[in-house]
Amino acid sequence: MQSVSSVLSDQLIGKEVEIRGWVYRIRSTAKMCFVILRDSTNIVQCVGKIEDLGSERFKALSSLTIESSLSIKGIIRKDTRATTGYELTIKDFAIFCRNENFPVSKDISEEFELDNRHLWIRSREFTSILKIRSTIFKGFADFFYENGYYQVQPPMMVSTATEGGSTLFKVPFFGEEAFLTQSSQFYLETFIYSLEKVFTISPSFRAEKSRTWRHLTEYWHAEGEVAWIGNDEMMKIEEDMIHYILKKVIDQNYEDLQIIGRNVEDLRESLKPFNRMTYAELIEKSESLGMPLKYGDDLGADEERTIMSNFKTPLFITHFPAELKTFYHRPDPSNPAVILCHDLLAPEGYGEIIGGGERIWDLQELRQRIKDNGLREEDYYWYLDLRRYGSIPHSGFGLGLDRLAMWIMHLDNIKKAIPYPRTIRRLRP
RNA sequence: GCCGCUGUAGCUCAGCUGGUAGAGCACUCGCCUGUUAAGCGAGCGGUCGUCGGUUCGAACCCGACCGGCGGCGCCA
Repeated sequence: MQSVSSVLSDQLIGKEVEIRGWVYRIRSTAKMCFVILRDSTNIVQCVGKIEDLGSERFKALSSLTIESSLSIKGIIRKDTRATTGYELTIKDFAIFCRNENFPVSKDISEEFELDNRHLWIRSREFTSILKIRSTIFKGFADFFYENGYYQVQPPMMVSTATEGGSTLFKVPFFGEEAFLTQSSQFYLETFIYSLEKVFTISPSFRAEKSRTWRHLTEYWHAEGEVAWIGNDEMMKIEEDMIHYILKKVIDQNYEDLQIIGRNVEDLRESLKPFNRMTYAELIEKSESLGMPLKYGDDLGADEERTIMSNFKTPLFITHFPAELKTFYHRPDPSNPAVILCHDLLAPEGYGEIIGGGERIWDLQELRQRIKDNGLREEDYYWYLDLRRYGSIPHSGFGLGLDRLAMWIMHLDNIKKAIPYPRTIRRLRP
């Protein structure tokens, strides 16, 4: 048994091959039928002739329907009339499942596509999306493995919020109330005292009633935490990591990028060094970037989109005012009104994909910030312990892998970047 | 949480300021000597999201509810 892509080869011309898969398209005339067979690797046109198969077998083959499953034995040939350049003349075949009616057809709405994701996944476009996603996830892990990091597994069920309680999912927990994690950052910080350089890829959950093109209720959060480094070094690592992932995708999924219509040259622009700008510089330039802002304004979706339409490569924005960021970020010792943090905004209007920076590592400073934010120290006892015992400078980041995937594939909605999106209005399939 | 849009056949949609529903695709059956999500002919297929109201009469008007999509805030 061979894969479809492996039989599309000059070496096999005139040879008998056997492939199996699903009917991608089927067309028939009185004496011949064309079955375009799909497997995970590619599609190939197979031609069945009544003179080779006999009328009974020919009828069984030519009456197959879309997404029926079968195996085919035949001779491979070069043929420019076939979509992928080669054609298989069918000598024999075996049907596994003949479908009555496959629900997904050429005219489907986005709603129908979402209701039938379990079937839509088979489409050529979504197969490519899944392949690219796979490369992105592997690329993220490989980059960190190759640079001496350890992968760790934080808990998904937690007892406290990371940044505020309103957006947590509640889960019954043996008479107690547990929550689904919305970020693994605090747990990641615990691991650096053992392993120093760690990363994780795990889901995060946000019960925000968001309805936007770039929010999910359950999303894949790639997080890293690194001992002994500051904000600038953290950004350099992230830039190298994004470059690494982009190179892998362009190298390994070039065909898939073509299938989904991604302009690869535009994507290559982001292999160049990323731009960096402080928040204050951004405010100063905001007028000329088409989005007048005043100091203290947060960046919303419109602002990010407008700003990033000016850039072809990602942009780091650093040194946000302290009041715009959560309590654990470290204020700049030379100017405590701003913090040593960064957001990474993706180009082509995509906006924020990473948030990161230095963490406060002084115990008293952290306690003060917890108090200032109206939070309770006892909820963070173990997080404070990290500052009590052998505290060190460190930095980290969180990357939305689905957002990264959406940008890399130039999709217009994050729901197209994940196989089974979870949103306020969608829990199935 | 706020704002907007939407629900008619398996799918995509049409249906005129109210008169008991139609097309294309899919599927089934024919026909066709090379098709490119082919072509031709026939057939199958709908409590018009649900409930209530107005009316002689409702897919259409009114109300409530349910489902979905888009946008904002929040963030990754």
